Amino acid sequence: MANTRNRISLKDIANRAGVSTSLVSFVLNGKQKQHRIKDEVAQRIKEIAKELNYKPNAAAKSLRNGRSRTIGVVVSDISNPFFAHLARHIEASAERHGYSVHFASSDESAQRTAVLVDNMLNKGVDCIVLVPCEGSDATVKELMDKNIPLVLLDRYIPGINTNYVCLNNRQAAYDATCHLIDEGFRRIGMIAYGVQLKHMTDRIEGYRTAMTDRGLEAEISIEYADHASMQKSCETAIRKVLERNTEALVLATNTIAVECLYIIRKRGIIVPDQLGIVGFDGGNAFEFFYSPLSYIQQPLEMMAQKAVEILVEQLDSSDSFMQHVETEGILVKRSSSIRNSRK
Amino acid sequence: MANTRNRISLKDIANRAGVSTSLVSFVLNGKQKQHRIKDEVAQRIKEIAKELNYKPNAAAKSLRNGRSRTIGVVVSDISNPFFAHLARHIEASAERHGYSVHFASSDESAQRTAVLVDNMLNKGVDCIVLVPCEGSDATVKELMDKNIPLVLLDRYIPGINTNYVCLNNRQAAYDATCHLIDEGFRRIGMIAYGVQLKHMTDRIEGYRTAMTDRGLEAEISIEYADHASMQKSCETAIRKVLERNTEALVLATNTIAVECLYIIRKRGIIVPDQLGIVGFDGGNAFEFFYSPLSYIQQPLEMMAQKAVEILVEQLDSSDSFMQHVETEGILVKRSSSIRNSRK
DNA sequence: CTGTTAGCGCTTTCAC
DNA sequence: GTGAAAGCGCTAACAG
Repeated sequence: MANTRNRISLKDIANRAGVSTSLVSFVLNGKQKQHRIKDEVAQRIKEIAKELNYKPNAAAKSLRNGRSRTIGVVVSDISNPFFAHLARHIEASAERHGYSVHFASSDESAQRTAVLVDNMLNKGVDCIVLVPCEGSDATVKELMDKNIPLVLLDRYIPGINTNYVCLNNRQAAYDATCHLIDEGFRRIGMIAYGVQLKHMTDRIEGYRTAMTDRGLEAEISIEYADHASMQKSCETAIRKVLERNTEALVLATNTIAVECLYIIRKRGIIVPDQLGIVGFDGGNAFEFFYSPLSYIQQPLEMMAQKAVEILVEQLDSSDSFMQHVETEGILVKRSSSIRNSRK
Repeated sequence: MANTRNRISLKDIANRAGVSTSLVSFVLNGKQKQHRIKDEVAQRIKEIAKELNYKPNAAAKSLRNGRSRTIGVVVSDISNPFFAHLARHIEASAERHGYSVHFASSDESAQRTAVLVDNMLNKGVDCIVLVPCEGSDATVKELMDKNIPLVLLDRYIPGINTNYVCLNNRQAAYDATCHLIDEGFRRIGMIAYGVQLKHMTDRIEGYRTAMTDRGLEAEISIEYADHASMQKSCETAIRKVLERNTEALVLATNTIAVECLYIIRKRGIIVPDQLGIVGFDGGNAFEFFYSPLSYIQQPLEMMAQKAVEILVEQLDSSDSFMQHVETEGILVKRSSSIRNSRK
């Protein structure tokens, strides 16, 4: 049914107050000082506005101002706990700045990303938080060409100079790997996504560097999971890992970890004695796995805050320089990486 | 920095085509037939629009039409997997209908709910999907008074005749309880939220009815968790449960279940031999608990679809009658409810 | 100090 | 078949 809203408009207030709409607009936008409007009049306008429960029409404001105070957020999958939590923090942070948020999930598809971003722009978002996927370089460039404030989250694109907020993934993976080495593991492998996304290549590099630094270069071995066929690719990866007598694994994302945990449990592999593990991001699944997982924890709240702040700053001031934020992960030690014999 | 968009407008197309904006508007909205516009002209307009990559300005449309093709969704907490998954399905379903979605999290606060709904209306959403919390009756009524299409999700409010989509919670809890009884448990308790929300009271009632039907009325015992202090309230609940020598538990939500699983594990309680369990909603935590949890699975995708469909229908046709959808849960049997001795 | 007015981009009535 | 024009609610330049 049609939306018959009898909303109060500026005009209604102006009529009631016996002034023009401009005065009302000025007062309600806090510009009474710079327009030297009589306190008495301003007061009356405010009272009437409150009394009538005036709520500005966002569409009209948006049309007129070319700004909607809305942030578009495109993540891989809002139902993935990692992104769900990020989303929650983005929502909170945006709210604090007077912005509201549009979410959408790209499913790691560049084409979908392009469509979603386009939709959001047409809906009039002022800026975009984007978790870029493989192949979405063009979309990012387009956004930059159009001068839409943008911050990449979780990953960035090396060749393109945008704002971004992400984990210091090299360090995180380095720490995770060193931790395993410190715990006495030697044949340490990694299961990662076979994609050219920066967060992934950095995690791989961090792992490699750690192994090399510790003289375990010969033991480096990386298997790749495939987003489109998680179960199959992880099963293959784990099989190879076992054939190689790998002693421990760095699992490069929470999705990979969860998938692998199922397989590890099914196969009756004993963690950590037979296979040490460090994962990323945490979550209930990690906690309840029979040998609770050690993992790299990302400061999600801070990352969300930073992303929103960058955008808001950029929207408010015109002298926008690119900001690159790298947050540090925290290694949370549970039992999956600590051999019982060493306890 | 200011958003310098050089977007193509109807006028640009009209100029290029040498026609008026009205014709362009008609053609681009598929009304060329009813306005008997020359095919040739229509064709040219369409081509130019495509060539110029015309994208209508949503704010202008919204202002003019009073409709934004946007759905507002207020859930308890988008970072809760249950709502995150619902959100994902709502997003997908809305997209299929040409709508986009605004999410927000109420934290089960009636006041926040009121504010969020208000914000959304001011942002111009056409309709609302609401997971109502305790005390948000007034907000719901207001929405109805304003004639905003509304569907309550997950829970409904008994005294108020709105659209709603939720699980047949009585049946679900009934099934869960009967399953435990069938497995030989007798002293079966429940841990629920101490709130007057329909999904909760129904689950409690389903449990009660099952116990009564099976002649176990004397064994009925319900403990209450408190949303604001989950750990403490669940610890108290579990303590009481143990004191009472309860043999099995129906845990009324996934949040309650996760919290209780931590406590159960910490206390070294043996599931299912010492304590049988059935939960709600599933999730990775349930799967990885040392004795994987049996649970009632909700058809989230269908629920999301239904909610969106109801709204879209209601938005399109003016003859709107209330729709009440109750979906059936599925009892997924794992090991937490099946005594080893009976295996 | 305050009011008038134009116009953001779009739809739609009415006139030709 | 097509175009002119009003107006959705708001802002801001300009005039007084």
